[in-house]
Amino acid sequence: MIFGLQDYNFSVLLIKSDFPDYLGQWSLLGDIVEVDESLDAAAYRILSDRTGLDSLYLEQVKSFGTVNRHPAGRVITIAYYALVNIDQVRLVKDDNELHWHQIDQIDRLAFDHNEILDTCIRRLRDRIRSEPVGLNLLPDEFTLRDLQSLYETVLGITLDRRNFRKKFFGTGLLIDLKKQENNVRHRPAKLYSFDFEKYNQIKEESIHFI
Amino acid sequence: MIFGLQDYNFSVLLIKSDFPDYLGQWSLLGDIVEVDESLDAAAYRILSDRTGLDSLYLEQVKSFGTVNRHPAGRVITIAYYALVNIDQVRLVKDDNELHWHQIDQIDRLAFDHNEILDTCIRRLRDRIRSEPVGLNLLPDEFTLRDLQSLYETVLGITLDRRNFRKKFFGTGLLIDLKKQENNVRHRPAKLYSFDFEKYNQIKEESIHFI
DNA sequence: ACAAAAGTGTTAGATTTACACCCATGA
DNA sequence: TCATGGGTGTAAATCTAACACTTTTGT
Repeated sequence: MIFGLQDYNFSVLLIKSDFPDYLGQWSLLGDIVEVDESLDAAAYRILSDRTGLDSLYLEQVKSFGTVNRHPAGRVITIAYYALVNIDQVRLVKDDNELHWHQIDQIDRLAFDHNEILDTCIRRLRDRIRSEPVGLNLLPDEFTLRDLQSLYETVLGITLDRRNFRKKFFGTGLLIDLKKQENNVRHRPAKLYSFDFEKYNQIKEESIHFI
Repeated sequence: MIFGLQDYNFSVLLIKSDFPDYLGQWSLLGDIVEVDESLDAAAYRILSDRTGLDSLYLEQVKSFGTVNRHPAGRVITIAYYALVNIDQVRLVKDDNELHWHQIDQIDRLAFDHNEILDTCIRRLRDRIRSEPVGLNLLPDEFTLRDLQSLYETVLGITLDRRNFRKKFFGTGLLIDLKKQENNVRHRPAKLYSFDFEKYNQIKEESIHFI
């Protein structure tokens, strides 16, 4: 599962199934794990094949293994999600077979992929509150508006702007880049980056980001 | 992974490995998933074979699939943990091949089982704070001392008694059974049960138990 | 000058933490 | 009567939530 933010909307990359029983339905990306390849390596390979990116945030979520979930026979799927900065993605098959879809507009997917998607979303929502994984969805330099919007769209909630800023600055993990965005037709926002180095030193302290 | 409380200590059931490379070392319980059996069904089967119990709390945690983790060849392990009330367990092989071990006294396990164990413990510690899964480790009727001790031993922390009671009563999910323990050489504690029915109605509200 | 989003503090309420004494039972 | 753990309340500190006006830019 490849998640990204497309125009401030929480989205996932889907591909049209070429499997006869589900022809033309949207499905998640996947492939078979090779015998001489670890699960993580397979996940990175599949991701890289599809997006051209190779250093990404990946988390294994769950294995799905009911007996008749795939019409071709017994298939066990080990689900991972990746968080990507959508601007850096070059879709390898960028005809209409491979598309970003907004999470809240997804209807029926092929196979048991709705269940897998829901499970991954729940995991991400959990994770994003206590670890700074959401930053993988943004460029390295971002505004506080970007950051707040990320949490709002992924969690499907709205946040108070002043409280959000206070809380996030309170972590001491934002680096003021002394730069501003430009070409916006309103007061330009300051740009920040996230201090991953400092975070790695203090991450045992159970931080809450929102 | 089968977790239980043995004399108020957080423990896990281990078996002596009969695999040549790890002969005599302790390892986690496992078995092969049959082709016509779901992952969950396999987990329940293995558990029931070992403990004689069949209605238990089980959670899938993670799949482990590095290439050379098992000397016999490519093996992918899908880890689950179960929480059992140790008093109800009848060990099927209760010679010295199958034993409860206190978590904090476990040394080196066979295969990559230390890593699997650590991952499961982390998951359980996370889960237990926001869902009432810990109650599966206790008998149906318990004292507040039992309950506090459960959280303390699983999380490896100490808690203030008055605050713990206040917090837990605050959930409104404890049923006063109007009974007391007996044959203790101090003031007997009241017995409670957990209101799972009520919990299921309100579980969306994101409760924190400690 | 106007429209749009950026930036900024204070206060009330809720939650969390720290802490000490009397009570009921069995030995 | 003694030892052991059960049961109980309050106050300070911290955290969370609610809320409105001025600033800076492009058009």
